[in-house]
Amino acid sequence: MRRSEIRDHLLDTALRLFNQYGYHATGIDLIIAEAGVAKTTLYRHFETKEDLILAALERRDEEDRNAMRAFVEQRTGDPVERLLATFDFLETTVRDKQFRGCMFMSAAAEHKDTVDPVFRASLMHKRLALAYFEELAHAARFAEPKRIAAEINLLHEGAVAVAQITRIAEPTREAKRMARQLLAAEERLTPPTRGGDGGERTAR
Amino acid sequence: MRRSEIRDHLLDTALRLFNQYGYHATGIDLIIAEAGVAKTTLYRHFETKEDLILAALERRDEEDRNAMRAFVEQRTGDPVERLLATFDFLETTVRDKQFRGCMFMSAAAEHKDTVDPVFRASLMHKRLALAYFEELAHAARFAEPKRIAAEINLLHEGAVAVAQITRIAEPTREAKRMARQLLAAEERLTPPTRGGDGGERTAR
DNA sequence: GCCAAACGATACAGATCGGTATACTTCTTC
DNA sequence: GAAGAAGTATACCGATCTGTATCGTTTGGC
Repeated sequence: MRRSEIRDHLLDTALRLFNQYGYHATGIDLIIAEAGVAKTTLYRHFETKEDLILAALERRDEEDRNAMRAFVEQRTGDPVERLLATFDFLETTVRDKQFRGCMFMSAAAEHKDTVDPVFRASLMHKRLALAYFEELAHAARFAEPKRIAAEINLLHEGAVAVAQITRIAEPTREAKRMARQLLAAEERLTPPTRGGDGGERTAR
Repeated sequence: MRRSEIRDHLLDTALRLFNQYGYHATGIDLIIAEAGVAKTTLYRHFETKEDLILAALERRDEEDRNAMRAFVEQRTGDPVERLLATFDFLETTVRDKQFRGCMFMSAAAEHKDTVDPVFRASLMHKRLALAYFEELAHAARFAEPKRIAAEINLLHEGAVAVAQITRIAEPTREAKRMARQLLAAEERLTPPTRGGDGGERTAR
């Protein structure tokens, strides 16, 4: 293993274990044992366990958001359908055998103080996710893109939370149906042109 | 303090600390220090820390569900309005200064294994909450009470999750608006009679 | 008022926690 | 190929974890 890969490997291992057991329950000794790395090495790359957690969350944040963007944008060009496609992306993540809930919500649950750096990192991730929804809602020319984004966001969080407890993927489909129903009743700034200005027809 | 009160006092203290710091981060030593009780005493009432957690969650489960029932049932007699009133109850809990997220979701986040007794206790609480929504949806004569209950439940979880991160109460109001919008489009088994068969008119 | 149960206080066990120190080896790079 | 950075392995530190043992004191029920 090349030297530059060790850091990535440590982050991968840590993320996997944090997801499986949680942050407090995952000890440094377990991480280095699973990564097959000496403790000295870990502490050469990360000053403290908290630093490791923060680096892991940063990595995961970028991965998640990039993956959602890529999934959604190759799925359809219509902004409304893109808003709905975010739930399909959610479904793929929930169907993963390793799914045990949103790692950022878990991080916030284990670090409840709002000034805790881990809490703030989770908050930042959620803000960025919300910003993406707002971007899509704006592109869809909804009259109140901020409110639409907040509603989509709330449905996402609800679907993931229910899936975390029930360990089934149905809540993500349910949330999508609810989103479609709600969006259908929403005002748009300009009525969508019939017959294609870049995307297919708006959601029914 | 009378003997029978010690157990209750320990549960209160433990719940408060679990809510403030989380389950793993709250040590036995802190609990007994805050409760002003000897370690021997705690272990006379609870065999292990896990037993204490389970007892605390059981207590909280009953408290929460009873409080919601009481709040909702004194608020209105109309079943649809009762479904919507559950969000008002949610708002009161979220507005509490001590609110740091749902204790059951946090418990499930820290005990992710589905066979873990703590996870199962959280799952059981969520099932009972869902059953109450179903009871209300049935009373409201919705054509698909199970689906309605699941939708209300998903909105609840979403509102609490967003409130946990943002630490504002607005998501509960937002979820209520979404619920009202969704319920208005739902079929009922028998159209509500105009002019009172026990409840006021159905939601607009 | 006696007795047993429950309490408080403290010390301790054994494990594990995050993190450091040391000594040796293996790369990478000039 | 020398030098220095980064790796491994291991021992260790002090703190903290859950849980137990000991022992003297308080208390409630008969």
